[in-house]
This record gives sequence, structure tokens and C-alpha cells, in this order.
Amino acid sequence: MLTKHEEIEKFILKGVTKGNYKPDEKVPSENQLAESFSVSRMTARKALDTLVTKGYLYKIKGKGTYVKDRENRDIIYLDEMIGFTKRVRRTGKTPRTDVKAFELIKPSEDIAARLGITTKDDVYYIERIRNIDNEPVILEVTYMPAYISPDLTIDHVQKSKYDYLRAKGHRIEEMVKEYIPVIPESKVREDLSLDKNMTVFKIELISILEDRSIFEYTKLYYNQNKYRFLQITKNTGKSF
Amino acid sequence: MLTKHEEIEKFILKGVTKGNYKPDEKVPSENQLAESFSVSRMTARKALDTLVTKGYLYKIKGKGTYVKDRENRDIIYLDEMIGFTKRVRRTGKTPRTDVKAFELIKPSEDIAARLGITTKDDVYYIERIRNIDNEPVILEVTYMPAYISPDLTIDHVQKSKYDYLRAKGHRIEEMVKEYIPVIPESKVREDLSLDKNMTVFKIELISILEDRSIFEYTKLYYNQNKYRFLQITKNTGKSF
DNA sequence: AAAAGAATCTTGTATAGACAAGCAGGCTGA
DNA sequence: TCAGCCTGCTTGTCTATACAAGATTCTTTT
Repeated sequence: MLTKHEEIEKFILKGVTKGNYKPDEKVPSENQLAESFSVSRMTARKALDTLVTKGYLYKIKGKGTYVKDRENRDIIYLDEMIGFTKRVRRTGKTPRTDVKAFELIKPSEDIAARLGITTKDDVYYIERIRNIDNEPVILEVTYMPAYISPDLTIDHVQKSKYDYLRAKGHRIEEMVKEYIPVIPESKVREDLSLDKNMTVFKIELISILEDRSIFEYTKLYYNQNKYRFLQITKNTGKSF
Repeated sequence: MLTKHEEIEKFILKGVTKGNYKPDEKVPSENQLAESFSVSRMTARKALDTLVTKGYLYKIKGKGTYVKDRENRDIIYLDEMIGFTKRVRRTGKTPRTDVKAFELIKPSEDIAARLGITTKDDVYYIERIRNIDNEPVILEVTYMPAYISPDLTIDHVQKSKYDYLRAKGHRIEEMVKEYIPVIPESKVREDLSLDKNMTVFKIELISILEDRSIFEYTKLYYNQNKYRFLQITKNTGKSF
């Protein structure tokens, strides 16, 4: 036995998947749904909110509720080591990087532990927003021990961290990544102009140099509506 | 300026991260929060519901709202090709597989397209629930073209699909996986006894044999509270 | 004709109340 | 003693209403 808001959710979802409601077109308003299903507006609203959280709809205050377009997502291959700029150019689109923060700070205990330093050491705090065709798609928050990159400037960060690293004669030996689905806090939501309670693909990574020192601790938030994450594994013989 | 339910959410979240509320302990009830913050119960409830969706709390009807324990999660390495049973045994815990469905069906158009067959071909439909120490942690939904595995039985499925495949002289050449954060439909939620609107890590994969035929299309739903997903990339020289 | 304002649609937040249903503890009667 | 009931707590669902604030369109005023 479905509840009333589940009934409405099912109805709208069917309309979306069957194509009755097309991408970026309106679905019925909360009041219209309330009337046609003979429920209160709050109940109809709950159904729409759930579908927003699940990623099928988005809302614009004062205008209405619309179907989300998830067809044209770019693909990221997990094993491919390629920079943002190059990957975007490959698709014929235009990348842009906005540096939102570039500061020298003292790390919290948590951050210091991840970087293998103390809370008294200096750390670069960097926030970057990656855009494709002027739309924000990735938020990147990076912590870098200052002793490894003493003369780092905002210009380096505007371009490529890894180019800078190479120029300094360093080389990343290993990266440890963790993949985490999250519903982001409001700051991330605003930076990526996401809908409330929309799930995001978060990647936390640590880059390790050849001398085992840690070059960076970075958190990446990917707008799920813009990306798909694929991995292709070829059988090398030792497993399956 | 935060809304009232955001204020309460922040308060509870701080209590969880600071350790004032410990794992599997109760947080204040909806009525208690409503009174101490001078708001209606629905507003307090909204704050708790959001934290359930974000994975910090879980609710038990008739009892209360509790802090979720996410400390003891097992780690899955994305590049490691190892079966469920072996991986669980390695941690000293006890694995169990429940076959919930084993049927011969005609595939939908979508499934047929993914398997590279027609809707008239037979397909095995298999549902398995993977348990660790009697707790369900993974739901697996598999479609397998019957022509590749003509004499497949429920016994094979109870054990290992890949053992069966090997015994038939086949070999998986390539796997294509997609990683998708989702809020699952109610069926998945019930099978994994998840909280409502809790995000889940979904993996969709296709296994390809040496002759390029498709052995399976599988959807895996991982309980996020039981697993962390890591990837370690070593620098082979051609990138970074 | 252009600018200002009003009306009306939309979603966002919040209230106060009602009833259902699950759980636990205590009380009562056999 | 113990089984069963009752009461009071909890969360789950739903209603009807109110006001705020953004967006659009139509009307009025200048």
C-alpha cells in the first residue's frame, strides 16, 4: 500500500521516464497536483521534493518545477589521468577555472593529520570552481603543505598545480582516492548552483610524491547532472 | 540567515560530530526539539529527516532517532578483482548469499539492448542479497543471456557465477562499470533495510567475454554505511 | 509610449492540529 | 507468576492555513 505522496511521486516519475514531461519542461504545479489528487498542497509538495532529491526534477522559486536534463553528461574514466582543461577541450567545449580562494593558513588537526604535518606548519588553502561553457561543474578544495611549494602563486593555481609541480622537479608517485556519494552542505550547493538535497559525487584524494611526502589533500565535488563515472577493467590474467 | 530547520539541523549535526551524541544513542525526540527551539514539530522533524537523508541519523518508528555508526566500514578497492566471499573472509567476518530470485524471463527492450540480444531471447534474472554477519550489505540484480549459460542452476548462483563461467571454459575479457550515487527505490531499501531517502552507492556493470559477447548486466547496490570505496593509482610514467 | 503598480501565478517556510501505528513499561486480573 | 491490557512515549502521514518572496502579466498612471 503506497502512501499518497508516494502515489503522486510514482505518477510524476512515470511521466518523466515515459517522456510525457520532457527535459526542461514544467511538471504540474503543487496546487494543480493537490487538486487533481485531492490532497493538501504539502503532500503534493513532498512528492516533488523527493523527486528533486532523487535528481529527476529541479525547482525555480516563483516559476515552477521542471524536468532535469541528464542526457548530455560527459564521461569520466576513473583510470584516466588527464587534467580538467584537456578533457573538456576534447569534447569541443570551453573550460574555465575560477580561483575562489588562495590563502596561507594553519591547518586544523584533521587536515594536518591527513597531510602528515603539524598544526603549526603553513598550508595553502585553495578553492577552485571548474566551469564548462560558463556553467560550474566541479568544486575543488585543496590543502597543500607550504614547505613543498614555497613560491606557489595564484597564477600557478589559475593554470595547473601539476605543471607547477613538474617544473619544480617533483613527480607524483601515487594517488589515493576515496569515492563518496554525499548530499553537500549549502556552500558547495551554492558554488555549483545545485538543487537542495541533490546528491553529489565527492572524491577525496591524497597525492604522494616519490619521497613519500604528501603533496596535497583535495576534495572534489562533481555535479552529477554533468558527469558519468566509468571504469573499464581489462583482464590481465590473474583474476576473475 | 539560516531557516529554523537549518538551525536545528546544524545543532544536531554539531552534537554528532563533536561526540555529544554517540553512535547508536538517541538524539532528542521531535517533540523535545520542537519545544526547546520553540518551533512546531514538523519543523523539527524536517531537520531530522534531512540528517537521515545525509546519512548521520536513523529512525525507528515508535522508539526514536539514533546516531548512525559509520566507523567500522569495510574497504573496497576499485581495482581489486576479488569475489565477495573471499573479501569478507579476509576481514574475519562471515559471508552469506541469499538467492532471492532465479527465473528465466524475456528481457525488456532496455535490458536486451544492454546485453546485445533481442527481446525474444531468454535471459536469467537473478537477485542475490549478500550478507556479512547476517546483515544485508549488498543487493545484486543480474541479467544473463541464457544462450551463454544454458545449464545454469540455482546451485551455481548460490555459489559463484564466475566459478561456473570458468568451468564452462569461458573467460571474462573486459568489464565496464559505472558508478552512480542514487537514492534507491523502496524495493532496494527494504532488501538492504535502509532508512528512507538514504543515498546508496550503485554500480552498473557489463562483463564481456573473449569473443565480445556479453555475459551479464548487473546492478549492485552497496549499503554506504558498511563500505568505503578506495582507489590507489600508481604513477606508471605516462601521465601526471 | 513608457514607467509604475497591481494582480496572480509560482515555490519556500512555518504553524497547529489530527490520527495511525510501533514500542516499552507498568498495572491488573486470573 | 504471568499473560494481557492500558497508557504514554515515539515516529509516520496528512490536513488546512498563513505569510513571504520570486516571476509574470496585465492594468493603470504619468
